[in-house]
Amino acid sequence: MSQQAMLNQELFEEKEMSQMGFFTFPQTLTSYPPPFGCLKAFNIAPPPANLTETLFSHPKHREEDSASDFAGPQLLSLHSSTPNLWAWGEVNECLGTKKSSGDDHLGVSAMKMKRIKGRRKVREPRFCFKTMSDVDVLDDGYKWRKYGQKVVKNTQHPRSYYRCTQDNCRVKKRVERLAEDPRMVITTYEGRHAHSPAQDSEDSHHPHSHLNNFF
DNA sequence: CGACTTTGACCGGCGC
DNA sequence: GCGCCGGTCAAAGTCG
Repeated sequence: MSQQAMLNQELFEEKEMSQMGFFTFPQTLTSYPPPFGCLKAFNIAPPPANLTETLFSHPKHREEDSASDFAGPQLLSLHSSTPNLWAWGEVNECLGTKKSSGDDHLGVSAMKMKRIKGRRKVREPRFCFKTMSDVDVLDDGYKWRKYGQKVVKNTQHPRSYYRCTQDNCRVKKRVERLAEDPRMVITTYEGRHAHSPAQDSEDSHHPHSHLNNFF
């Protein structure tokens, strides 16, 4: 791909992502899968068929725009109050002025690192979805290495932290189970893969990931 | 033996 | 200033 083409692609994705900053599903989440443009922009495979909720975040939202952030455990309260009408902004609107919940989700360390690296407090794009699954780590075609696990407050299940094993790929994901319904797994991707899933797989000709089958 | 997981320590922002 | 909290680090352990 030429440099210009790559630039155009970047611009396209940027535009696309800016349009989904506050992504809303006004209808039931049987409207699965979410728009493929979004998934493409994040360079991730589509969520599994039993996905029930989808949330998006956008890197343009800064720390000061706390309303844009995803509020971990608070997800539950929103779920019970306004099902199928989720967006990052709405999450926090529903939660009122509880500002800290938003920033907490990103984590202070992450903020620090962003600030060191590039002065501007810009967040990585994030994509979050909820699935009903027995396994915590859904096979999304990429290879992940676990680098931490933490029991977060007010939750019964620990949150696991994963990093993409690919060199120069700094994509992370968090996986946690809903306290309300342990069958539900919340997976949050942060960042965009700079490579294809096939690069991680030794037998890329046989994509065994059930997620890949959605392409 | 390399890749990966586990787990306690540590860090820094935030609220009080 | 202090304690809480979420996220990350890194050494030790485990597995194939």
